[in-house]
This record gives sequence, structure tokens and C-alpha cells, in this order.
Amino acid sequence: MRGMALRLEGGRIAHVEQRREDLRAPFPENLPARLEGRLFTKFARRSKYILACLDDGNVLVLHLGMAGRMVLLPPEACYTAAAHDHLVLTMADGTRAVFTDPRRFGMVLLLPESGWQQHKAFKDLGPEPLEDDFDGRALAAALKGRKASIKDALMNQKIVAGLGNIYVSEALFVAGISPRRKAYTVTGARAARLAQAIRDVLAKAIAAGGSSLRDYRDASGELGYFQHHFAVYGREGEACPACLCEIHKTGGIRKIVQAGRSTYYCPQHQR
DNA sequence: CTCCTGTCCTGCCGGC
DNA sequence: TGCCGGCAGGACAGGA
Repeated sequence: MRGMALRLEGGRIAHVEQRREDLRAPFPENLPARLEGRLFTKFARRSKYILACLDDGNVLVLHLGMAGRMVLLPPEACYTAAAHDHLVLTMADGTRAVFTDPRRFGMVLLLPESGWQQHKAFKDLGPEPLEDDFDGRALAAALKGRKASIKDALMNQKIVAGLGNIYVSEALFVAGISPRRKAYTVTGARAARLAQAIRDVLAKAIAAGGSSLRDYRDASGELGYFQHHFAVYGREGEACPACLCEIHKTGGIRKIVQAGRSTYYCPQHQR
């Protein structure tokens, strides 16, 4: 994504094809007309949203949902829109940027650069784990008084921004904390470990280009990023990587459901 | 207010 | 072999 952003920065949008009316929500009114002729000035990220700043003072906001992708096609590539290609931006140099999302869980917004933070998608978001001020102290403060499980608390975007179901399981594993533990009991050194684990897991995920569903395949039939392997997620019954030889004692990685979502953890390693 | 459940959408997978 | 129910993800609404 970062490489893609660098290639688009400074580029001018020549033409926009919007191929349906909505995803989870309707596309912004007159989106193509409002994008055509605009320059991408810079790209940023907040939580799971991509922010593409334009030269007219607006920001194009993209959320890829779970199966969504942005695909960059060089000018010489021949292109025929596929079923789930919803937005096709043709740049002035002929490069195409295609927003494709088979499950239509994605989101596209067009907001003023001066006030995008006020939009409901952003106004209650908690801290960015990769910012300098995110540490064990800040995390413990956010968890104070929370009677829900630490798993549920980390899924709450008001407490920490940008974690989803997969990375919550992974971060709790790295920190050695049980997903069933009450959120308010995560304090002190334990909170510090968790904050660091969240940072590590997120940084690695971003470096790897994110994850995707195991069933996702791209246009050429290649498997998606799900080959990026997880320590516990999706590994019910397998040996815990932290207590390798103990599977006969522990039963390996366990799967439970919390707030309607699967959680994977090792009851031996995570307390 | 907090917590938790159901909904949206599609494609894959397992079971019959 | 083919069909179909169940499941997965993130955001959000609404109920307890």
C-alpha cells in the first residue's frame, strides 16, 4: 500500500468510473465529477482507513473492508472491468487504480481535509498504536473500569484504533495474556507488554501488506496475503508456538467465541 | 454509559 | 456430483 501511495502521489486523476451505486453505504454524491481533474497530494492512514488527500482541500477516504483491495495497473496494461471492480481511477499518465471488493464491506467517503476527523467514522477513534504516545500507561488508562474481556476491549475502536479480530488474537498471544481476562485487570507491566505486542503485531502486518481472507484470490488466481502466517489465529488444535512440546498436556491452541467472534489462544501460555 | 447481539455481503467449505 | 447451510471479516444500530 505504501508503495502504491508513493506511485500515485502527485498524480492527476483524469477519469473516474463508478460501477455501482453503493457498497455498505452509498458512494459520495457526484463522486466521479468531484475527483476528475484533481491531484493526489499525499496519502496517510488512520485506523483501517486510507486517506488520499486531494488538491482541492478534500480527502478521499477508503476502507477496504475485509476482502477489498486497491490494484495499480501500469499504463500499458490492458484492462477489462471485473465483476467486483467498483471504482476505476484512470490517472493522467494512463495508470489505473482499481478499487475492488467482492464482499462490498468496504467504504468510500469524500470529506473536507479541514474536518474529516469530525466524521462519525473518526470522531470517537482511540489512539493509534504506532504513535509515540501509545504505551502501557495509556492503554491501562483506557481499560480502567472496563468489565468486558480484554479481547472485547481491544476490538473496541474507541480504546485502541485499528485492530481487528485476527490481530487481537495475535497480540494477546504475543503478550501472553488470556483473552478471557477482564480488561480492567490489565495494568502495569502486563499493560506495557500488551501495548508493545500490539505495536509489534501491527507494524509487522503493515510491513507484510496486511492480511486477507484465506479464500481470496486475485485476478490471476494467486492466493492472497493470507499466506502470512499467524501464531494462533485459525490454528485450533495445533501446538502453541510458545510451549512447543506440551501439546499432549495442553491440547494446543483453543478456539472460543467472544461477543460473537472467534478467538484463538493457548490457555497454558496466556494467563 | 457499557456490553453484547444481530445485520449487512459474498465465496468457500463441509456435510448429505 | 450438486446443493445448501454455516461461517468469516468490520462497522454500526439497537436492545438489555
